[in-house]
Amino acid sequence: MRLSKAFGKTLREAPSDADMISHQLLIRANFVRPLAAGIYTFMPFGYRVIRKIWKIMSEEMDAIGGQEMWMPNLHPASIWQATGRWHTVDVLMKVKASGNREYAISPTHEEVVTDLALREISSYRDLPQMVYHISKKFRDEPRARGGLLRLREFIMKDAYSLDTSEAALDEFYPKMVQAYFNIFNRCGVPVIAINADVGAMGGKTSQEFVVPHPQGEDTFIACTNCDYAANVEAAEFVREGEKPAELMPLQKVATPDCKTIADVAAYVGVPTSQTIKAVFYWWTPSGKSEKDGRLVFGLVRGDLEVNDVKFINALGGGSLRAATEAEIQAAGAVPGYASAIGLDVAPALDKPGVYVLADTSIEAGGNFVVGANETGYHYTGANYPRDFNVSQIADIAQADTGHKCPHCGHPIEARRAIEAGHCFKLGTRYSAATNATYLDENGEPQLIYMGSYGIGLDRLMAIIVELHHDEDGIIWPDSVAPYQVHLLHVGKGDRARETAESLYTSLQNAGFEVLYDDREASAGVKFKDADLIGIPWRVTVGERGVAEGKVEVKRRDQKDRVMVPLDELITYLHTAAST
RNA sequence: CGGGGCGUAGCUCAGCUUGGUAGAGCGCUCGGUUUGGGUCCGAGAGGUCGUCAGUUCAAAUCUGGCCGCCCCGACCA
Repeated sequence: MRLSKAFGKTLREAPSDADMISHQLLIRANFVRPLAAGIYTFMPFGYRVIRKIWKIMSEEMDAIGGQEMWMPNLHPASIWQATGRWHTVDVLMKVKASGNREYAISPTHEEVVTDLALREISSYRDLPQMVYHISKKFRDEPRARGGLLRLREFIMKDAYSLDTSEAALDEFYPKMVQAYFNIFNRCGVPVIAINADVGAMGGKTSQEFVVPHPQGEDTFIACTNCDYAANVEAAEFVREGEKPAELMPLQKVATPDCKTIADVAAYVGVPTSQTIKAVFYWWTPSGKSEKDGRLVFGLVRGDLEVNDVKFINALGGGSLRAATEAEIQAAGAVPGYASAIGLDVAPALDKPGVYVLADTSIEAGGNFVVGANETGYHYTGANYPRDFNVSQIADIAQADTGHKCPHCGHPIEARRAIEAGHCFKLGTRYSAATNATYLDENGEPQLIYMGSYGIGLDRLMAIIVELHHDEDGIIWPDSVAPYQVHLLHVGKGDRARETAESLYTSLQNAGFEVLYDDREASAGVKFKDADLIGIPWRVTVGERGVAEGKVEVKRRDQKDRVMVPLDELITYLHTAAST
């Protein structure tokens, strides 16, 4: 490609609203252009990178038996209604067409694969299968952000496995995980695989592939000693603290103007870990409307926080919002001074009373300070189960820096990260909803076991730039660089230009992808652009070198420059590129 | 959806407090100059100041609504 003919140009300054380095550099270097929030055009350079990533993904998927295909983006509402996700996936884009037809614009493709499985898979002889495609996805994100990090329209590689049984799925799954590591490694992106919450995808278990990054939107927990790592929504930790040998009597004390845990602990003179915090949610079961929900009273030790996702999972799904003051009072509790003492505790979710969901931490410690359900008063010496009852005890507290690892007991820490990919063991979540079955060896219908595995290509491209750049610009790893060689000529005379012209042809004939800066611009401009665009090899043709029959070769990621005889250039690049 | 910031030339921004003929740098066009790290000089083109309404003799500037964009939070295969 001749730079003089390229569509678009590099920018000296990035748009002021580009916050992340990858966003700034990809715009400045002419790889992408914004159309609207979360919607970008891939310029020719950017599209070449996407194609490189695409090829790597195809190779790794094919290597484990994947078959590449291409599924539609416009989905009839019926397939989303069949799995129940028409109303539950709130980022689902919907369009109305003439007549009364409604469509979803695909945010993901479980529904289409399930529909295909229903039609194409009839016997155990048809299984296992793994299909994948790379295509656009559309999500009505409430907030696009971080340039290419969270988009409303994006490119995803999504793969789907179909198996006869859970055991078969368990056997296949590690191959996919390994393929994911291969993809990320080949793209120059070291990832950490962590256990995660399955979220709206449903299913059993999932693993997230994350890249630690201060501007990431994910928080995950990593042990400082062993290899334990998990998304904060799934991370476990040790609840430190022992039940006291001697239980104090329950005693009501005045605690004027103590509405927060910190106030109460300071006033009474105990650590926050010797208090119990009360939180109130209005919980709506999945598939129900809000009026069919109920109040859920959460209890967690005062030094900990409730994690909403863990809370929902403990209740078996659904959604949460903060309860109103009126709803709290209707349950007989007093906001700011609430506890489970004296409440009519419901024994189960379908029974009347106040449903109290407590974290396991209420058993780690004792002689707690808790609310007295009376303004201005708390109890001291509260102990479970002597003084109050709960409906359910579960892991609902958020792990954080300083807590102890559930595996080895060493300290864990919370870190921010960008999610680069996700693997889900869906199990029969979708096949059961649509009755996608096959006939086994005995002629009995059995549900198909599914898995789904996604990586965002545009997000990956942004991550690559986040990890591979310096103050001058992008430093593309060879595997995904838009071109391999950035050829340019400097100097006044014709010889450098003529030599560069002939090199442009011979390098391409030798199989190299060449970006040729043939502009009549000053050396400084050309070097700055070369650094900004970030192609691995730079070949500079200058008058002085040409006089000696040599050109200068420099790697974008290294300082040193080498003068290489013209007739050895192709051999030199071939040799260097293969080592 | 809550909090904060912003919207003036293709890009970065000044002008707004105190209303009175719309500016600079970069980029672009033309001429010259320079030629190994965003040369320098000169001449140009380019803007209904996001939008709608209000106040006023007069609005980029003051007031209100709407739209758009960015960040934090909520949310998030």
